Amino acid sequence: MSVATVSRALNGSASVTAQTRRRIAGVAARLRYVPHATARSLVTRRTHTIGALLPDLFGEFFSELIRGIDLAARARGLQLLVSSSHGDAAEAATALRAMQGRVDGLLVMSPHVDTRFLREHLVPALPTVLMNTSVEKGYASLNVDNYGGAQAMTRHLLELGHRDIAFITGPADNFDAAERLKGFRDAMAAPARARQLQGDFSEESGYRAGRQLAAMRDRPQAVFAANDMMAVGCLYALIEAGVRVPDDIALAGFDDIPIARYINPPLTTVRVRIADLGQGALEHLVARMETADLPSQRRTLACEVVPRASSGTRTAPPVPSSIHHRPKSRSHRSPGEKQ
Amino acid sequence: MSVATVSRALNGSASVTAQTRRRIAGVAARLRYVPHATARSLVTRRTHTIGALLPDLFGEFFSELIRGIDLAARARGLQLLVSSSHGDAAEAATALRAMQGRVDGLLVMSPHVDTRFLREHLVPALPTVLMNTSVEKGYASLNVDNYGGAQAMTRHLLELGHRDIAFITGPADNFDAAERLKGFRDAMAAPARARQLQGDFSEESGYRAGRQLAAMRDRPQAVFAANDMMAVGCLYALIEAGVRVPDDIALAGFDDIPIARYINPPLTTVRVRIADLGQGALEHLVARMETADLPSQRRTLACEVVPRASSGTRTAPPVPSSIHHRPKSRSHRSPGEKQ
DNA sequence: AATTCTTATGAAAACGTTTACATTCGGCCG
DNA sequence: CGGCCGAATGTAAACGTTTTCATAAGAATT
Repeated sequence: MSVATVSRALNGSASVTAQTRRRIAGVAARLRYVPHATARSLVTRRTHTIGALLPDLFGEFFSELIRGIDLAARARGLQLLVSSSHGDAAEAATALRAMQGRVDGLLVMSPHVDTRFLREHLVPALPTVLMNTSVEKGYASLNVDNYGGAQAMTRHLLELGHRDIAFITGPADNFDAAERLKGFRDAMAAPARARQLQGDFSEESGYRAGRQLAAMRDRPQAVFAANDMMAVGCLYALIEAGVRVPDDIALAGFDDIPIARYINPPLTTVRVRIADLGQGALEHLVARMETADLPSQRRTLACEVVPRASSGTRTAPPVPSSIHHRPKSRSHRSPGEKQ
Repeated sequence: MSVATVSRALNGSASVTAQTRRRIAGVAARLRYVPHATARSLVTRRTHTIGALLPDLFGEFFSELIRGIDLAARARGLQLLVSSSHGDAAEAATALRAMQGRVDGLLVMSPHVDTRFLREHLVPALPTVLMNTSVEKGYASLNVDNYGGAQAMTRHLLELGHRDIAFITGPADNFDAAERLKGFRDAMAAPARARQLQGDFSEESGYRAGRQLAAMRDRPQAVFAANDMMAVGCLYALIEAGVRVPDDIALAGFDDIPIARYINPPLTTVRVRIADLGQGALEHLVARMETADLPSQRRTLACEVVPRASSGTRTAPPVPSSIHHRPKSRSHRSPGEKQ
């Protein structure tokens, strides 16, 4: 048997006698032969691997994101090379270079990425999909609809009758934060009164905002925090000050982190289907990998308002009777747990 | 310039004139030249990549684990190929094969992995470190000290004066669950009374156990759930039934998931430094990669009891004044947040 | 029975590096 | 001034596949 025949037999493709094929398969199994992926890649110019460049790996968000990516990748027989924790643009560039030639496509999410950075460090031949970045054009991207989500939540609060709403902002230079603020502003109609408190996405900044709110003489009727962690901090400040939620003031957040439904009162928030974001981004990427010169497309992932008790909605009763009706969460498990 | 000289210049190693080196570096930069990693791997037989085979990617646990691995890998200039979501042994085997030849070393954590599986699907030449598996010998491994942690927590409850303690078990076939149960049993001394309630790590099973406890006439003084999610479910059942925690019954969990400190009362639990687990496993792996034929070593990662209000400890006051004194958590952030 | 066609297999080039070995060249020593 | 040595560079083999092209052997056609 020549190597050529073996190659053909193992790849199943070409014309090989059933007998030969069986014989080769038998020998291969007996020898525990596994084709050398690297050598194969060298000649086929495909690695069957996609790279994911992430800013970080902290917390539920990235866990869900990777899960979505991995799920979609596995379904297509693709391997996943992850790289994260790059604190600055230089590190991101290094990570990018290291992936060069190892991957068939790239998923990029990073606060350090802008158009110039990409032009400089990305070879144009490598299919790439950006996730949640502010890069304007020329690149394919998939973004969370921060704007739409914030708008929807604001409308939800307005519909509940609140007219005077405060918004706790995220960090000034943050893309998501900016979009959420814009959504809030644009949804606030003429008769309503919008205010802003500065935050930075941290729980502590939410706590500070909550203290400010509690101290106000003309307190707003509702407060909408740009993310859940600030909402949590704010809630504690309000409780501490004896301001009741939602009776004295309604509260809403953004992200639907797991603890959102566990705090008391459960937090009204905007749910982002993060796994879908990863999955969608990967599928988008695969499409670009298969069809060269696909026009770069910008897509957006919808999010949804999840009304809970903190906004005063009269939907489900609070904890505990509701806990068994919420979507089954596998989020917090011990390591080895099986299905 | 011949390719050989270029190779030498770029790898910095051999004897190349400073002038030539500069010239080559200049041209390479101008051409945006990046060496083809695959070709390089083919000849050097090193991929500078390590593979991580995980059972799943749900939740905080795996997020932290990957983070730890990634951190350590980055520090050594290694890439990280992750593979997860394999529901059964066959899928795990496929994933393992796919990594063959792509990685210099392997980190394996999977409920489907046993000694036989490994012997069958793992080439002995590939350095491997197992994480949290029950595999007995012949392989290097790093395990969480479930046994010690459970023992420590049980002692903590005993020290608080509780003599009659119930344990909510995890799934019967789960390795972590079994170890935790054993730790509990062994720590319960003669005069104390130990009971067991069946659980399966799910919140719902904890809830059921809580209802049972609430209905008992000779209720135990404390209950120790094999993981935090069951503790949470149990807590809600107790609250619902009007049983006060910790006044009527003390409660403890295991894992220290993020919500543990947010529920009311904050949950006493056992903290596992998951990122350290990943980091330690990778370092262990690197050691094995560098030194061939290192004797396979089994190591264990300590965990610590985190006393909070649910066990009745008089340490920190409950929420909210404590929230700013706890270790800084970056766990729940919006995606793009920067430092 | 000779020619052509088909089909299965083999031979060899190619992928882009690294590296052992060969070559060249200048300078130093005798 | 010639041979030798060392440093710098070039040549070519090797890594393990895939794939193109050639070849061999039957089968089918005439």
